[in-house]
Amino acid sequence: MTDFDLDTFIPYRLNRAAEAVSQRFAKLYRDRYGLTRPEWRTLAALGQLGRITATQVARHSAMHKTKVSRAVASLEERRWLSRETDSEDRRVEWLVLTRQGQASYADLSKVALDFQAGLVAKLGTDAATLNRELTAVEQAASR
Amino acid sequence: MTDFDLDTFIPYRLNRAAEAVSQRFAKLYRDRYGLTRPEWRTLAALGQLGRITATQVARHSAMHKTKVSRAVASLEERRWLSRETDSEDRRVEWLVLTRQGQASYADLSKVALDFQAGLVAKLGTDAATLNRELTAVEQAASR
DNA sequence: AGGATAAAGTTACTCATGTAACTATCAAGG
DNA sequence: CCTTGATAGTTACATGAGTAACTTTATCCT
Repeated sequence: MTDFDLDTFIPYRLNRAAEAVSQRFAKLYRDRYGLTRPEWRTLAALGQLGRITATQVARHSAMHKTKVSRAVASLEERRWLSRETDSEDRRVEWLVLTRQGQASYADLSKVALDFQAGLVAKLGTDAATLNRELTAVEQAASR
Repeated sequence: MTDFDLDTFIPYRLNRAAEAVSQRFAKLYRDRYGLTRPEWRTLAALGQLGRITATQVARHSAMHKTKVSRAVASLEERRWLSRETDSEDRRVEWLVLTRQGQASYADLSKVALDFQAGLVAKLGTDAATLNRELTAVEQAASR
């Protein structure tokens, strides 16, 4: 046949690795706060970038806008974030973490740091190389 | 706060890269045959490993067993695969590609090879390094 | 000014997915 | 035997997700 090899096929390998790692980490924020993946990602984007819009969250995290919309609604219900309509463009809503949201983010970002440290330790190689490659992959995939 | 940085956080980066690449490639087999992702992965595992069970497909691809079960049912309906109950252990069903399934796999594996080649070309670096790192990540995540 | 176009965000509809329960079968131990 | 526990695989139920349509607001062009 062909010499196609699934074990070195990049989409396949990336997915497997991403799934394995994400599930491991997801367990931490799920057990701790009952967060879903889109909720954690939205929280992280907000904690990281502060005062951004839902559209920006979607762009930055590569999540679908409906996913973001629902995650934002759910975080608002928890009172972890609040919205402020932009005064100049009233289509736009700025999202900001509440004190409670900030506290949860601070806690989870520590958990994330520990997780990353543990992963890198087991990895042997450092994370910088991997991140460079992933950036290259993303750029290659988007043109 | 903390020095947590989302842009170098491995789960986040892996997911973004995996999504970007998978969506690109998914378009190819979707447009060509209307396959879903679990269906393609199951086909690929079978074409690659030949005569395996659903459980083995799940293990190899890291897909949930219900996903595999449904993908197998759907590929069977297309007559791309058939089942043979094991004669010694009648819980086990061996899966084999039909002639038609083999033909589709042969076609798609060419598409996959082209895709991979295009990706690697744009990537600059070669794929072997990336694959080594992904293997390391998977192992690190699973213990 | 006014009509067309576009962007931000939400929601209805439909399909995909995971959890848990289920069937069927097997292996081991008393 | 036959009961207990485990495995392969499927399915019912509830939740999650994407597509497309919609609302609201802004911009562009004439």
